[in-house]
Amino acid sequence: MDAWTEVLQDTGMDPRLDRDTSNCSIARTLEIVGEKWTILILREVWYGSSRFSDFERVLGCPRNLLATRLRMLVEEGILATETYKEPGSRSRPKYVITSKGMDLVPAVMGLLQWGDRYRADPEGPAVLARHRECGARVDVRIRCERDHPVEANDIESVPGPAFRMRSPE
Amino acid sequence: MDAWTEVLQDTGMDPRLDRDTSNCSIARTLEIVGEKWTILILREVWYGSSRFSDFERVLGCPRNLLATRLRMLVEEGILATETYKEPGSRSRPKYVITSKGMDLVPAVMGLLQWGDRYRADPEGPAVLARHRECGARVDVRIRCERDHPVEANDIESVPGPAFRMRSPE
DNA sequence: CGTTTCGGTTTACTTTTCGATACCCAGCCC
DNA sequence: GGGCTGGGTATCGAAAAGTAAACCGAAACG
Repeated sequence: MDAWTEVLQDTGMDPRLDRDTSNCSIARTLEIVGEKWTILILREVWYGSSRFSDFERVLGCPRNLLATRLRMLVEEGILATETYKEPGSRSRPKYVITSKGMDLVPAVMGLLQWGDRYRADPEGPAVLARHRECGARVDVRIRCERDHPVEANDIESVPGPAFRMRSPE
Repeated sequence: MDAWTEVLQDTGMDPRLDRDTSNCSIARTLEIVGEKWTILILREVWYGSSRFSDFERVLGCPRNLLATRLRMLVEEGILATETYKEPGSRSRPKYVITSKGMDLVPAVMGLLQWGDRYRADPEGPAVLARHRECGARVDVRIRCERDHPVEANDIESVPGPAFRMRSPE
């Protein structure tokens, strides 16, 4: 009997299939970054873009969607607006990443790494991520709190403190 | 002058903004896992679901989309079909994850980790990921090839071998 | 004072994706 | 052969995304 089946064996419900899935950190993160263009906007921020016209030019995405996504990213605290002023121009807003936004890097690195491995251009990647101090390429890895390296196969999922069953209707 | 600006300084083009973005591993990965339900289907596979009816029941997603997503995940080699047979029923297909699918774990762990940090239920996570051998919780971290721990701030992006400028029209 | 530039908003239209439901088919049971 | 079950299709309306263009306000420029 695994950690799931010992939770609720008296009812006829299956803890895996009848659990309440509304409290899921993956789904909640996807509510924010799961829309089209959002992650690509963040990619461009990491690559150095900051202005509305930068994003429009490099992404080629519709202006109305770009405005909507930027507004949402600012509302969520992933980007913040500052003002910049070029000599001879008036001051305008620019978008900079916050620490909350930087914390999305591991997730997006994971997507990058998978794409590099399975869907790469024969020539290789168009952009490389390097450790600034030593110049070596970076990747994401899974570790446990005791710092053992962990393979994906060595992970088990168990019910957590907020585990709930779905209310039956 | 950084690694970008030294690439093409003679033309009037900006290597960050006028580069060819079609060869991007992030965008390519999102073409597969960026659609609605796809990542949630994989989540359920990791949590132990394998049948069509399992996914439908726990996700509550439309059947036609579920069928489309499963077919695509199998085509892409992220899931594979096997057959199972319960006594008294005919044999039916079930979906199991491949090693290519397991390699998406770091990316999805990154989403999970961010959600746990910034959008958590006050009680905590509904599901915990643990290292099977030692029982400690797992997380994703960025390392460089020389195994230094790397903060997101310590990453720099530089043009890679397949870097190209967008062809001007 | 008129023009240009940037960072948007608004409108209008087409296309794609989503969501809900009904329907279909194969095999097992009786 | 009639009903039940599991794994899908087919269909259709609604919502979201894509496309294109016009419009706007402020500030700098001439």
